[in-house]
Amino acid sequence: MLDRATKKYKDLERHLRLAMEQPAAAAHINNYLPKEERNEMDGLSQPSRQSIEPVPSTSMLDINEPSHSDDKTNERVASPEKNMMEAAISKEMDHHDHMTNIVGRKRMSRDDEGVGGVDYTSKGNQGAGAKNSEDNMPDVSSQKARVSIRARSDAPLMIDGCQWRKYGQKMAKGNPCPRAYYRCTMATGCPVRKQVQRCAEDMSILTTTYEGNHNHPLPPAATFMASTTSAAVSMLLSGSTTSNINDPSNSGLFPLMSKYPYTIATLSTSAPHPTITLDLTHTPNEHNMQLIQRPSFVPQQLPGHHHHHPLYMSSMPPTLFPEEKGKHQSMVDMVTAAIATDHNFTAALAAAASSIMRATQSNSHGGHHTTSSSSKMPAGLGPPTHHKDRSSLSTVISNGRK
DNA sequence: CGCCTTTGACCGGCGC
DNA sequence: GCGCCGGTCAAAGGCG
Repeated sequence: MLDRATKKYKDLERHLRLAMEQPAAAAHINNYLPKEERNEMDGLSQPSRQSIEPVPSTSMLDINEPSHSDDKTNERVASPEKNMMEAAISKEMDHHDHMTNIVGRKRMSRDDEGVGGVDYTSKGNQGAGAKNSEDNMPDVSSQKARVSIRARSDAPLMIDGCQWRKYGQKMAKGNPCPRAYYRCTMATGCPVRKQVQRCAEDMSILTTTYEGNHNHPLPPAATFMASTTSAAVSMLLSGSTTSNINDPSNSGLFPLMSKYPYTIATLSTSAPHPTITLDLTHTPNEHNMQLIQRPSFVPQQLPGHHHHHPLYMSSMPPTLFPEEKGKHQSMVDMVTAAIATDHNFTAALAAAASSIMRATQSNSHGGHHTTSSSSKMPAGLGPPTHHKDRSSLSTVISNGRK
């Protein structure tokens, strides 16, 4: 199985490289797949082909924008290329699901039951005591990897393509602000959870921590984000402590980091849960603003306004673009635009594939992260989240670009 | 009526 | 064994 998986990964990598050299080819990436593989992928994916359809969601990492739901309509008028790319991404997701199925099949967690005949098992949410000796895999699953995102936001929740349901709230020790617990409700049995808490020291900072893998397709933007975070997590879980985001050889693994000079990733392997923290709060000056308005990798001639990078934008306070609200197109479009011209996206895809491979091998999870889209103000998340992990960093990687 | 939040109870891990 | 603490459950109620 591993050999096959490895082979597939190699193939995928090859195709991605092709696509990278020839952007137009990216749109037809599906056609590059060996027939055998194509069929296989078709066979193993979800019962419905819904993954081809872009999730009519909003953006994923739009931490500060309260909502984009107002322009959902735009998302349906996708160009053929866009759909193709999304299809490719979805296929990748399907592949991921398949891979995790293979590993996780033998042991189904409670949360995975009842998913209409499809085994979406994602190993992530096995109970703490779950053992996977049957799989002869390293028991990394006992370490539930988490991805934490810090961003300035007035909103109580970050907005992403996912739907979340609150299932608890607790006062955390050492922080006057309560911590809210959410679970993903985009698909029945999705094991992904997240915690939201404000930072005690700076109430304007919202920390969102994700755990687990989605058992359903994500919006493309979410996929992009996930490629970075899951790559980071898998690196963390693989025990690497020497990798640096600054290392050019890692640019494919950390597309997000390499794009965002102010993003700092912190890996904490202490603690029950290894956690990577993406700090998007360092966007203080006007220099950043310029970057935001014109990310170098977003085609400036794009018909459409939104010259914000989806991810970078996430760290922007909503007040920064008051005039943008109306014409704001979906993150999907922006990402698609970025994809069209940014070859690094393919690197991101490769990174995602890589992390999938590793996650599969180690029977662990990367997290996907998107933000939440709760309609109401949670009662008091007012108070900040204290980042206790900070005191126990074992590794800190940051791209000191400036 | 379905889906959501709220909130106290409950549970398991961990340190003493 | 006990208490603390983080995390989850589930009953009750709100809302569209």
